[in-house]
Amino acid sequence: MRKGEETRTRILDVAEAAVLQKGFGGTSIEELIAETGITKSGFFYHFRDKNELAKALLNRYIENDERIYDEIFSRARDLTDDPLQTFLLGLKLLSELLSDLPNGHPGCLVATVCYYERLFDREIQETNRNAVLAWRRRFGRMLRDIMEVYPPREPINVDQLADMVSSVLEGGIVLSKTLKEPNTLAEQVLMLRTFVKMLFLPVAEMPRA
Amino acid sequence: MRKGEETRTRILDVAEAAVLQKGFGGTSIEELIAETGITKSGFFYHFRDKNELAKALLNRYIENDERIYDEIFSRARDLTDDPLQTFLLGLKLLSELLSDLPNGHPGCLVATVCYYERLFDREIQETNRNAVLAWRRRFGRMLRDIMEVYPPREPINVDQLADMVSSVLEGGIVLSKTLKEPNTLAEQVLMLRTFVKMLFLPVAEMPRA
DNA sequence: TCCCCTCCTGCACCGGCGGTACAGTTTTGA
DNA sequence: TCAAAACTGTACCGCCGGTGCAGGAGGGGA
Repeated sequence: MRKGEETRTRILDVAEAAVLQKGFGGTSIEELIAETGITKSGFFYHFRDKNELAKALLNRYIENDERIYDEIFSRARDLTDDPLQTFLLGLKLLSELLSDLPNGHPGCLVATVCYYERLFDREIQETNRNAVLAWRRRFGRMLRDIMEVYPPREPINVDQLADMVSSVLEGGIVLSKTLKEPNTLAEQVLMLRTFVKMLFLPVAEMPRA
Repeated sequence: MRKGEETRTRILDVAEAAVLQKGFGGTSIEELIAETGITKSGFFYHFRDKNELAKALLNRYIENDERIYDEIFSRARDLTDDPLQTFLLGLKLLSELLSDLPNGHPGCLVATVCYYERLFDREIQETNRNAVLAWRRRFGRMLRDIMEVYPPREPINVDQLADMVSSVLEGGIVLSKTLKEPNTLAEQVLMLRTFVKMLFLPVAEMPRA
């Protein structure tokens, strides 16, 4: 039936916004049901407890996150065949997407879960871990493609460089939110882009990608 | 009087560890008093409410954080006069300090507060903001010293590069904690070091700092 | 048309927690 | 020794997460 899914989605929408602002512990089920206009019984019909809500929330967030990266880098691939240019263009597109967010990035659920770990079960922690590993694989794959064509100027570990993309994103979100400077995150992504460009592009030529 | 301060410190120690694992919302006052062996009345004698505990916790954390950076970079300055070498050495020392942490980095309170913002008052949010701005000023100062001697290979904004240090640290902590790979954070710092080195060091010479 | 299944509502209740209030007690340093 | 500091003990409040269960609306298939 349709109606159930719709309500479930509405709860998840409200919950996601609340959790990103106040953390899981700071978000009460009572406030969620108040905002969605559902009763407590209705809530517990959809989610057995808070842990299951968190699970659903995290899974949905990660799926959406992956979809966004897929879109961005496939758009980049449509525009160039060169793996380095694809990556640089992808970072550019990402930074544009981030700076277009009206109120800045709302926060990353992976980080929220990370700073709340002890109260969740192993399954949710594993989900979170796998999400970060998926980022590592995604960016690592692209970086390996680049390295087949462009020898890096300095010896680097691919996984560590791939992780740096995640680091700068996660850290940039924290900085942006804390400083209340929405643009900081986008700037950090461009800074990372400069790094990647410098690492792989020959000294002589410096075309804009 | 001494005794009061001692108890206060013990509460803060227990609270800091708990908050970094479970967030503010996930940490109950009852568990804190159980672990410190104090009564509820005793707790509220030291802190008016949870918000004041958070305030004290954050201020202490930030002070300690600043002290650590002061020590690291003053040690680096003792070993070399060159501003670039000082910075690179400082990052190296920092990464060593981080990889020596027995159970990995426990987490950053600034990030915790960032992901819990809405439940705190303006004062605590301002404190958090100022902490990040202090990082920006600290690293920015060092980078400006570098740029007076070494022209950067690519045009960069100093504040944004300074922020990148904070980004990589905050992001590295999230990755390290989520992946349960304590070493990831230290590796990320070294990765950043590679970036800074590449940005400022002339192409020809590549001495190890 | 009837009935079943999904999708809820309403209500009563529990225990934990943040917080208040306040009286009394021990500890400590001048 | 004495006052202030640093607590303890007790009783209480309201919110919240969570349980249990009975019942009802509404739509889709037989």
